Amino acid sequence: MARLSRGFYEGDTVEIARALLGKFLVHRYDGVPLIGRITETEAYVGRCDKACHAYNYRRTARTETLFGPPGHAYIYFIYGMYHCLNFVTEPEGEPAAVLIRAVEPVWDTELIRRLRFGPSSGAMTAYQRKNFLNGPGKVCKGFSLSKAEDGVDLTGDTLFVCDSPADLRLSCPEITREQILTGPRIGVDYAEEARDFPWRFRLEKED
DNA sequence: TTCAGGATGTACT
DNA sequence: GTACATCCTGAAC
Repeated sequence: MARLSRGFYEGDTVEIARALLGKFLVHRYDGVPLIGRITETEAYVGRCDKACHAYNYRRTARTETLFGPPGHAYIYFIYGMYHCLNFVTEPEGEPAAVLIRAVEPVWDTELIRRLRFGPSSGAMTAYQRKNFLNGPGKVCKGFSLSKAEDGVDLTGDTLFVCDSPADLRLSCPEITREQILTGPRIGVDYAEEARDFPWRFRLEKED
């Protein structure tokens, strides 16, 4: 599977957040590839964004990964029980990242379901379908991502993004501007003027 | 169907 | 001590 190269992550964070929509997130979990199509992202830019953990270049143990080279995973712990997955962007020294807010399960759906909801048998319930991976904490739960994966290199073999997981004969359909909904980010009301930045991107539901 | 409230630990003041 | 890039539960409609 041809994964996105380091160069992809080096550019403008807002552009990258848009460009990631429709691509496939892959985590090799215990030898099994867990794959999901990215449907919602948010951009965070330390240089100018009060909602970013590393706003104004504030550097702490937690945000260290954000200052490193692009193309690495930044995973942090929040609200005492959840993790959030981000991809570090922009050149080393510029703390910025794209938060992965939602994903559609592609493979191995049953395994992701067990990781997400615990042992469950039978058909998916309506509740499970609706609340599968539609939030950053849920994405990490379903893909088994935690602090252990913080800092992982996205050009490596365990965690990466690709345009088309060829093994599954899937390709990334061309995403048009019209399919992308843009709006303010979630849960950043405290961030003064940055609360209104239109840095949240999601794909229209197809159904 | 929507909504309020609680869970829970770490980072930072 | 407070706030947090969240999610789940249960009550009321």
